[in-house]
Amino acid sequence: MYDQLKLDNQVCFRLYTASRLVTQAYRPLLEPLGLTYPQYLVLLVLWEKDNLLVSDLCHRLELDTNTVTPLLQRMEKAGLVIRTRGIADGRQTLVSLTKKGLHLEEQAKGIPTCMAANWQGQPLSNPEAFVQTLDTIINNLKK
Amino acid sequence: MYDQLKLDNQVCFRLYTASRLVTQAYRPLLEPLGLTYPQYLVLLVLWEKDNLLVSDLCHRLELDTNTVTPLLQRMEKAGLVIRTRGIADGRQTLVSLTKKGLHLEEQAKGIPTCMAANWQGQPLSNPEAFVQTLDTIINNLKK
DNA sequence: CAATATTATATCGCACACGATACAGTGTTA
DNA sequence: TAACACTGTATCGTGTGCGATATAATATTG
Repeated sequence: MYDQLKLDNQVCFRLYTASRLVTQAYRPLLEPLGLTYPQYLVLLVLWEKDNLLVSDLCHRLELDTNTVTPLLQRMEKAGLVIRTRGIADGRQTLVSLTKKGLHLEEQAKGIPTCMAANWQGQPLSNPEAFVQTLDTIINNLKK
Repeated sequence: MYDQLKLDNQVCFRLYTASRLVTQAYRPLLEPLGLTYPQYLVLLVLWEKDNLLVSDLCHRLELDTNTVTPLLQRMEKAGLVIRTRGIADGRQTLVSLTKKGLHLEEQAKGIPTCMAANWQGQPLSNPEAFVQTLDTIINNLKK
C-alpha cells in the first residue's frame, strides 16, 4: 500500500469532486432557464460580446471544437443562438444570440449571487488565494 | 451587461477548467496502463481496501450507481475487477480486484509524483490552504 | 494556375455524469 | 404469510469531453 496512492491524498480527486458538485449545484438554478452548465458558459461569453467565431468560443472556454460544435448545435436547436457561415472566410462559423438567448441574461443575473450563498454553508476562508491557485494550475496546464 | 455574469468573475468556471485540464494531464500517464481517470480512482479505492460493495465505491467517490455500475462493467470487461452477487444480501454486488487489477498498483505508484512535477510550472503558493478550501466546498455541497 | 499545404469547423466513437425509471431481493406489517 | 414498502443495483436517455479523422475553404508554392 503506497501512501501517495491513497484517495484522500489526491488533490486531483478533490478538484474533480468539487467541480462536479458545483455543477450539480447550478442545475436547479439553470433548469428553469432550460440551460445546462456548459450552455450557460457559452451564454456568459456571448452576453459579454456577441457575434463570435466558434474558435473564439473555444479559446475563451478552453474547449475544443469537437465539444463546442455539438454544444452550439443543441443551443441552435433550442433557439438560443444562430450559426451563420463566415462571409469573408467561408470556413468560419459566426455564432450570434437570438432574441431569446439575449433576453435570458435578465433571468440569469441573479444566479451568481444565489450560487455564492449556496455553496457557503461554511464561508471560504480566503477566496482570493483560492482563485489565484486555480489560475496558477490552469496557466501551468494549458499550452 | 452585468458584472457578476462576466466569465472571468466566475469561480465555478475556473474550477471546471482546472478540473478538466488536470484530468487531461493524467491521460498520458494513465494510457500506458489502459486506464481512464475515473477508472484510476476506482482502483485507488480498491487498492486501499479490496472487496467493496458498489455502494461503498459510490460513497467513497461521491458518485451515483448510474455512473459507477457502467464504469465497473467496463473495468470487468477489461479484466481489472470481478463483480459477484452478494451472498447474505442478494441485492448487493461485491467488487474485487483481479490479479491484473492488483498488479497495476506497482506500475501506478509513480504517477502522483509525476503529476505533482507536471502541473507545477509555477509551484502552488499554499497547497494546504487550497486543499482545505476544496474540502470546504465539497462538504458544503454534498448532502 | 494546378497541386499541395494549411486552417476552421464538423463528424465519429467512446467514456463518463446524471436525472429518471426499472427491477429484483429483503423487510415489514396486517 | 400475502401484500406492500424499501433498498441496492442496473438500465435508459441526454449532454458533454475528447482523441481521431473528415471535409471544405483558403493560402501557398512550383
